[in-house]
Amino acid sequence: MAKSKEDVVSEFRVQSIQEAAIRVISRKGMASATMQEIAEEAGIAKGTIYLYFRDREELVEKTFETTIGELHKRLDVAFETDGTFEERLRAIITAQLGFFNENREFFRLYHSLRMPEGTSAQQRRQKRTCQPQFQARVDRLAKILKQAMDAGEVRQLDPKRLALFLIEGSTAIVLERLSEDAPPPESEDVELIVSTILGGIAISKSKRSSH
Amino acid sequence: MAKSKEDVVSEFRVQSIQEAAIRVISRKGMASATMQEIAEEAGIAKGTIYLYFRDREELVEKTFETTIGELHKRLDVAFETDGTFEERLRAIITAQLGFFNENREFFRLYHSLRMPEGTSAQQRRQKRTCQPQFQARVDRLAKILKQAMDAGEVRQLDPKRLALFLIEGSTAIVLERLSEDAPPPESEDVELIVSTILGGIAISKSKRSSH
DNA sequence: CGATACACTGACCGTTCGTTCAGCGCGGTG
DNA sequence: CACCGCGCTGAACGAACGGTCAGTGTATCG
Repeated sequence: MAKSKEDVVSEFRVQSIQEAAIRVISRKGMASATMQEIAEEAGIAKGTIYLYFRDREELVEKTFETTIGELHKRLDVAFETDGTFEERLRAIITAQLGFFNENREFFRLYHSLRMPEGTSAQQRRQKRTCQPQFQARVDRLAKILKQAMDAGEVRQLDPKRLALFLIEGSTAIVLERLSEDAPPPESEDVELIVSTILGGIAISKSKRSSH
Repeated sequence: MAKSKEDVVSEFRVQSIQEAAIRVISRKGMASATMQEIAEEAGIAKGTIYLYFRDREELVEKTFETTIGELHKRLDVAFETDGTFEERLRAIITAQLGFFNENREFFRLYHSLRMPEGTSAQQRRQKRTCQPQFQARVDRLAKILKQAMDAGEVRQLDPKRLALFLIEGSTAIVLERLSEDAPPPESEDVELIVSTILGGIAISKSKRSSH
């Protein structure tokens, strides 16, 4: 059965509410984004939101999952590119920078959900739904790193720590890019990250000396 | 003039309120930490807090500045150690890991203030007081990196981006350590970070091949 | 065209939280 | 001992917010 007219309208509403939520959270921050303002941003009444989402928590949660799903789709492609470890790493970093560049307003929501808030019951709920998304990202990168270690392409180090270091380090650069009026081309920052993580920043003594 | 008795009592109150604030924020998160609970944690009445802090914002702000001051004191020492760039870098990373290890509960507050919240007026106020603290840390590290670049010890890269990458990457590892029951010794993680940033993770082809 | 269904509205409710302030108890003073 | 000053208290207040629901407007159908 094709989508009925109601479904189309409903999907449109859900989508525009989620987009409004992302914009408001981006402006005011997670804690100060009110249902009233999200409704105004979406051009509807507050009550209408509750026809599509049970409560505020569900709105935030679903919005997060919908958008982070986009990131994961891109990463899927990057993870499955054949080629050297370096090429795959470059593809992964490029996917991340590209995603946040096109979804700059989502960044605030993403950042807020890193550490759960509220009563311990709420914290547990948030952990169940949002943390797995972060974990999945870290674990997949860690797996790639582990493979490269076993293949002798990369030094033996704790893969999880390395993945965290890389992801959060990149995130910091994304954040810097977002705050700049005229950031350098994306590829330049990708190169900085990839070359730093692969080769380090030190100039080896043999190269440094005139010899 | 020596400290009067009143001053001593007053300082004690201020300090214990700030410590209570850090503990409650650590448990509940910034947005859900109430004045009531902070007062209970400090063993005083809610109204008493207002004898020492104008309002909630000032409490948070002063608490942040007092504690981050501790970190900066340690970094001062690390920045001024003589020796090679590698030694100074190691001292800086060690100082950061050590600080957050001894102030684990402060981490939540630190993280929350990275991105300002609330109305644009509140955001401007937070930016004026908290962001300079982050900026200062980034800029100082960037300066060290620049020096090393000019000295030919380090490749020419954007120092600010490198500093951000390094600081946030380390922060991710701090966060991981805080969530672990039995984290590895601090020195191990310091080594991971320093060796990765200096030499990278790749095993160079000449070393890898049997040749 | 009148009846029915239903998405939508926004005033309203209960709750929570920051902030205030009248009053309390206690240590010091004459 | 009576009085006073003052640090402290916590009930009370108002603002703000999430969530509700009786009512309204409109599209659809007989």
